[in-house]
Amino acid sequence: MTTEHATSVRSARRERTRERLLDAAFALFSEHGVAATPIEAICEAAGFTRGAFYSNFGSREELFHALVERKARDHLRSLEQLGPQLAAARAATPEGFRDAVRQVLVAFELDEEEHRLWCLMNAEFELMAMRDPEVAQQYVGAQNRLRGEVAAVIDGLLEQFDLRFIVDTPTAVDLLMCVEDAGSRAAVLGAPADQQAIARLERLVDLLVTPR
Amino acid sequence: MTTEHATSVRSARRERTRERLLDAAFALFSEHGVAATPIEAICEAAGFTRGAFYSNFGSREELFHALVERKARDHLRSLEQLGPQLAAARAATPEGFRDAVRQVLVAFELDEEEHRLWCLMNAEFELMAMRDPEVAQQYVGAQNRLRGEVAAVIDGLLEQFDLRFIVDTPTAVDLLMCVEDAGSRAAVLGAPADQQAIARLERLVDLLVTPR
DNA sequence: TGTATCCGATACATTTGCGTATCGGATACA
DNA sequence: TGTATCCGATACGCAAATGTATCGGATACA
Repeated sequence: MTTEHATSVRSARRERTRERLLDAAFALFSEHGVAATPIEAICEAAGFTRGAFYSNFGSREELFHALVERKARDHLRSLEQLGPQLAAARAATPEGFRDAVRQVLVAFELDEEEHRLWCLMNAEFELMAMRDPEVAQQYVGAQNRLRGEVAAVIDGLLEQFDLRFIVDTPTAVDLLMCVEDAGSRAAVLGAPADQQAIARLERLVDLLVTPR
Repeated sequence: MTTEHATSVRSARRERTRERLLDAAFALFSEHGVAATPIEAICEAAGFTRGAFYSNFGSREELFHALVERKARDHLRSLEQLGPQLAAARAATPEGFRDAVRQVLVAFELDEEEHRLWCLMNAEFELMAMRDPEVAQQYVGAQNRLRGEVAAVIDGLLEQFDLRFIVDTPTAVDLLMCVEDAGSRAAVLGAPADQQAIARLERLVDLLVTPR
């Protein structure tokens, strides 16, 4: 009965400080970068001192990995929950389909600011991955799992809307995801192209999809 | 007669050490990140001491901006030169067109390693831009100039190959560029998807283009 | 309630990087 | 060739982060 989730059985106290540190780190890493965030800043933001940090994590990198894994879990989970919801929510029109697809791609964070932070984290994660093969493995792994899940959900959507892709599904999903990514980044850049990016994505959806 | 290019008249000596510092910084910034690269490391790699650095630049950021501007100039220049070349080089077939487009998008760096470094720099530049509105302005400015030039060259190609886009040119170019970007990043990630990325891009070209 | 254990706080030593002030050799110019 | 200027090297002080060793209060459990 005392068994918690997968994390080995630790006191609730410890678990809470871990979470707080992760939350603080998320905000700071996003805003200022992983390497550029002093460990002490994380602790301060979380209401602790460095003692707490070193008692919970061995290094900044270790914390970062924990953070990334937590995010990945959350992302996948909400994506799984999203599938069923979309069926009911949207009208069976082409516009409805485009909306649904966009929601799948943006995935879970509908909160503006949270999404911004996540984009930043992700961009830095990718950058770290591009520099370090070990990180790369982790990154593309997560990316592929995500891609798979998105493909599954979109497949479901296609069926519900009685549509099909005019190219193979993996290619279509890859195209959609990378265009959506570019759009998100543009939005974070404060681009006036924000609207354009959405239009672009919808253009692409139209191009890729045809009635069965 | 003593007037050099646009850069105010400085001794050749000074100009050379500036260049060397920029070159060294490019390699180190790419590999390890801007903030994570100690100024002394740059100087050492260039064969100088910190004295030389502070005599030429006021800060790491200043050097970074100089570096980015130099790269942007080079990029635009080789793109302008590329236009005419492509006409002659490629056969007037659909495959020829796809090749030409890919070459325009990859632009100038055909050297593998150099391209990798440039991708890394660019990714970090974008990340900095996402965090700082001031940098963002510079980034999207450069990006737009590039976009414009690419659009011009591709327009030329379309005419030569007697083709047209089935969507408006800006949208098409945006799509192509962001897909190409994603492909480059995937390649840097050491993804086995490298080949897939190229195929994806060609798929997209085929989708976007139709005979006049 | 007493006691052992856990866990975060505190204090300290060390490292690393920064920016400046100054020096001395090289270069330009008469 | 002599002299003024330029420019990179050297040396110094300072500030910021790091990791560890130790302490003390809280919590769990009998």
